Amino acid sequence: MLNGRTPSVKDVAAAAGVSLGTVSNVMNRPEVVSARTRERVERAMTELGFVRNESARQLRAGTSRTLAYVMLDGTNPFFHDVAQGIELAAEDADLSLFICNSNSRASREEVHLDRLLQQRVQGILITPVDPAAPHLDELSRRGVPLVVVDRVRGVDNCCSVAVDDVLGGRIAVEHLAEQGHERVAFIGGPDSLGQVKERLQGAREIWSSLGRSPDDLIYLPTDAMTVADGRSAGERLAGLPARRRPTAAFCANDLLALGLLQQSIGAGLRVPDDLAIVGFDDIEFAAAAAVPLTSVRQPRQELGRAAAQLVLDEATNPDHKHSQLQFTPELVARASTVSRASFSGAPRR
Amino acid sequence: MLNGRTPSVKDVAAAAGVSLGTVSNVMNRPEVVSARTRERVERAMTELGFVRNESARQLRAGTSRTLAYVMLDGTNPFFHDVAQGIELAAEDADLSLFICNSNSRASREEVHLDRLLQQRVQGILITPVDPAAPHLDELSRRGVPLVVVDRVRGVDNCCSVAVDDVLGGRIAVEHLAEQGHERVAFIGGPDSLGQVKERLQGAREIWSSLGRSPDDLIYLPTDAMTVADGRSAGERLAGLPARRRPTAAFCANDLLALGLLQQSIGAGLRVPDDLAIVGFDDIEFAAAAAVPLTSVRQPRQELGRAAAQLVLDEATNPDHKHSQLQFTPELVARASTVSRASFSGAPRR
DNA sequence: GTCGGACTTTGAAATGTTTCAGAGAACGTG
DNA sequence: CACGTTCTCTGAAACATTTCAAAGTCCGAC
Repeated sequence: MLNGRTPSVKDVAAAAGVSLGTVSNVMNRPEVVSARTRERVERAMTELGFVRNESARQLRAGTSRTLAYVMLDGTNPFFHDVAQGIELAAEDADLSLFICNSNSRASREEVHLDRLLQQRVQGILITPVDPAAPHLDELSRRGVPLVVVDRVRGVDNCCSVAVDDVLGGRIAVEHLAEQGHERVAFIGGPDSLGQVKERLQGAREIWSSLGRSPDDLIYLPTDAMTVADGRSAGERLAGLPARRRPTAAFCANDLLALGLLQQSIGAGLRVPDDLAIVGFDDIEFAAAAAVPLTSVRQPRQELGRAAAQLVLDEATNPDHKHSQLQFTPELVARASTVSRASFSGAPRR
Repeated sequence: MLNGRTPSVKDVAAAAGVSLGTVSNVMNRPEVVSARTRERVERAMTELGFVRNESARQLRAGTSRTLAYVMLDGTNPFFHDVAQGIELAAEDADLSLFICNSNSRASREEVHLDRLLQQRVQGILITPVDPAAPHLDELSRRGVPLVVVDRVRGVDNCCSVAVDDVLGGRIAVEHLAEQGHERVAFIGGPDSLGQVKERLQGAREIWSSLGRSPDDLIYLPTDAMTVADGRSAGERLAGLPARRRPTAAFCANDLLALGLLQQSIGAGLRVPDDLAIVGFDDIEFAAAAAVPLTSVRQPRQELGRAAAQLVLDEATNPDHKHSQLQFTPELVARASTVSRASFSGAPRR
């Protein structure tokens, strides 16, 4: 009867001697069907190896069971931690998570979004290449629940979850100042990135409020935020005349910091004695570096989890209000800024 | 007419003054429709903001446009590189990639597979928790194209793509022997893992073929393959009596090696002079470590790409033959085994 | 004019679910 | 025994697309 096809509800119904509707009820509202028939239907299902066709389900029911996250950069573990947080929340809500990666290319991002629209996913979480991109407005206009993660949009026509980057910049530089550094580099770029801009702004604010001269906070721009960029920033740092050379660097993310760390040690500098380094994000590998990295910690999983909850609220709650969640970053001091001698106690985690 | 609904083919047809079938043709076989109507239909589509409903398409057409990868451990960048390779191949074939993460838990793996079955994905790539698990056979029996990545199944009822782990173990230990080490540790576990078993086997083979005593190749088992396990292995290493203490360690993956490296440096050892370290996988962070890590390189992206091609072949080619692809690993020597003095030339890549 | 062929377009069937109004059955109550 | 309730189950409609046989239309050739 089946001749090779994968069995459908109809086949199960026939095998169990009941109607289509009953089989559907067994799957969706088991409480309305009597124990005896339910059992019969269930036996038929396993005997036939029935697997519900999700496309048909979705088509009829009009609602999909998946969320999607479009991440910005698959090579940065930070985003995987965020994804992990989203996945946990999705699991709780019994949804699947579709993970895409735009690799910082706007065109890939658009392709992914288009496909997700076609799939009619329940909601989209995204760390966009450009938070101001018009295709994001397009999504809101279409009514797709949308949450921007780790960025903020100028407009407030969608939810967002981020960290207070200005504050992050402040605490990083404040920490360096406390350690007695009088000349500090800020490494990051391109400065079109909101995050870079804000972290730098925070750094400048605290620096001047401590009465230091702006000339002693040196901005070393990078093309991107990868390990390689960190390494090349290190070379530029080493090339500065000794008088101008900073004794500490604040990197806009951990990848940069790790690259800088590697380059510096390779060049024979002692970290933190010759050069202290602070990163941002506190990814797993920050603590695992040979000189464990001081970093500004973002609650990575929490970010993802909160974003997922917002998107679910927008998807299910008819009087959802857009909100812009902001988490507070936290300094995690480790050996890359605090020399062994003066180190008191274990690093905070 | 639309009153809020998202527009369907029917609406487009009405707006363009043509029939349903014609709109479908415009999307699927544009060559059969005249330029004039095609243009009219296309204009109607953009005006209405039409987005094709993938569920309905799939239901009717019977074929999905997505591949899936179930990765083993989201915290290991290795798997993300594999995923990246798969994604590239999928992109070429104009397919989407669904990424799932089992986090080394068999139960999560089963949940994911079940969902993917429901979605009727075109094919599944997986790095399984247990390559012998019966639910994998189940998939083959159902006729879902399946490729096992970075593992091999005992049975050859599906394709697999992996690296010659025995050879990997040989070249790692051969390299250490060449550097003059006479007592070497192998760190990895649990040894129920095929990979651990084979890498250790390779290590032992070459060691004895060099005429060394088995007693001088010390197996330090770990519970898992994380950075933390590497660190604790370092502590155990340091605890050995000086006579028995190895001068070099071969770790079954880079995460272990990184943990060991960190612990060793923290304990005041010089790497490679007091302890040389070789990892496995050659993840991005291996090269970026403060003491760049010598590692056995797997062609990570290639692995993914090849796996994707196999699964596509199985999905589309009626006389597909299962094959077990095996790549050849390659040693990348860096500073963690070759001290600066004796280092000649740039590291091979 | 009419015929044949090439090119376009149409309309209905089919895909595998869910939903829902209503049909039956079973049962206690008056 | 008629009636209302409660509990199960049924069958048809609906979802948005693709497919395909068949119907139209156009055009040049005879």
